Amino acid sequence: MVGIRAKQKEKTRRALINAALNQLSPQTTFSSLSLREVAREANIAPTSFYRHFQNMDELGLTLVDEAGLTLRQLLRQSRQRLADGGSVIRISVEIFMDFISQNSSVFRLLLQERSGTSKEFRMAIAREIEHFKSELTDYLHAERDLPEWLAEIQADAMVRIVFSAGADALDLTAAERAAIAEQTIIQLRMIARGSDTMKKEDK
Amino acid sequence: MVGIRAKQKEKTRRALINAALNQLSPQTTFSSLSLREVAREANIAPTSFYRHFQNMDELGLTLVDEAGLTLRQLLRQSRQRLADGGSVIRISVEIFMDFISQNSSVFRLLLQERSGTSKEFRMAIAREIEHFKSELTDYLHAERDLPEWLAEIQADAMVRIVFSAGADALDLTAAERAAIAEQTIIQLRMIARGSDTMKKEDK
DNA sequence: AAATTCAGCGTACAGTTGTTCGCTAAAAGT
DNA sequence: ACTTTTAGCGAACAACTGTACGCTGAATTT
Repeated sequence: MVGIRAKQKEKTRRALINAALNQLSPQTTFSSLSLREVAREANIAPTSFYRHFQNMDELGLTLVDEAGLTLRQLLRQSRQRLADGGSVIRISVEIFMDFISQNSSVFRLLLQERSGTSKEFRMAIAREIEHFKSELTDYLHAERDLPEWLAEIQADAMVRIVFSAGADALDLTAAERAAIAEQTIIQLRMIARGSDTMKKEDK
Repeated sequence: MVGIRAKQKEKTRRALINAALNQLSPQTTFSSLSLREVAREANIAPTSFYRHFQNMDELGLTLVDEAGLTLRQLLRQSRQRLADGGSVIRISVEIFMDFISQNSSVFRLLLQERSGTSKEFRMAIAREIEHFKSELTDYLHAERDLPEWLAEIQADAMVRIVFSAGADALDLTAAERAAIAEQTIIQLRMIARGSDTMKKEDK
């Protein structure tokens, strides 16, 4: 039996998390967010914050974890749609763009704190991106029959392009986002082509 | 004749600029920098700050301009070394990596404020990167004989890769930086190859 | 039924922030 | 020689920050 007490605690914990997420915007970084602001938005006394997190940093790391979780969902979603057939690259890019427009706050957090002040943050985010990259590497190695070193380099390039394009797409309208998506697709194909010729030469 | 007064003013203005730059580090964002901290570091009363800049934002934009200037120097430097012959890609990447290790503070500023809270900052930085990109586009169009649309997309991809790799390289040792440089070179060649096959198909 | 735990609160404090205002002394202009 | 300009200063302000402390009342345990 989950006590009514524990349930309530979890509830205001979520309130804090959501309060933080809601405040994130093009005009507000997570690191520019104060404990008091977050507590206010969550309808809680500033001092009560400490019942749930030691620090703002701890809250932030929780958010990064959430972001990672969402990214994994993204991957699962891709794999499923891929099974139905279609261009791998197009589907992946479209799903990614959908993700950032639906989870813009979380994605913004990742982008901002990737070059932020906390080493712990940066490392946590690097880990999430690394995970992303290694899944892609495996795919290229297994499905596309690339030697591992090439697969890794190609995956790295692709992830860099996609995240960078995502960053630019973040604050744009749906139409502009679609345009960036198209360009990104071409760029990824460019990379795939180049990688392919390299593979042939290597043999 | 430049009055001794104007000269002194310029001097403390530089002191402010340098104070800001010196404070930037992996642990300190520009936007986390307070007017008073900067004034303190520059050995100036907080209130005197306003004799030189209206805002911290105005100081920041000045720094971005400086960064842009340094980037242009970089481009000129590349062109010169290119005239001496050698791999375009290798030379460009190596010069870029040199740049970020010698101007790490400025580059960090660009990276951080690119996804920061001030629209004006973001736009100023986007402009600098755009400039970079368009130079590369022209080169690819003229020298490599690519159709303009392809040149632009390829340039965009390359700039994304290079800046992203630069961001990762920022806090690494010289050896690690060299490793990233090598990988980046391969990735850029990959893109160039892919772009080439696309050009041939297009004809 | 009594004792314990604990999420949430209000008060309080010291520290930092951006900015206003009026002053000074030296340089520049006349 | 005079007046004007102006870079730099110190004091003062209200606003905000993070956090320590002790209390309360309800949920939980005994």
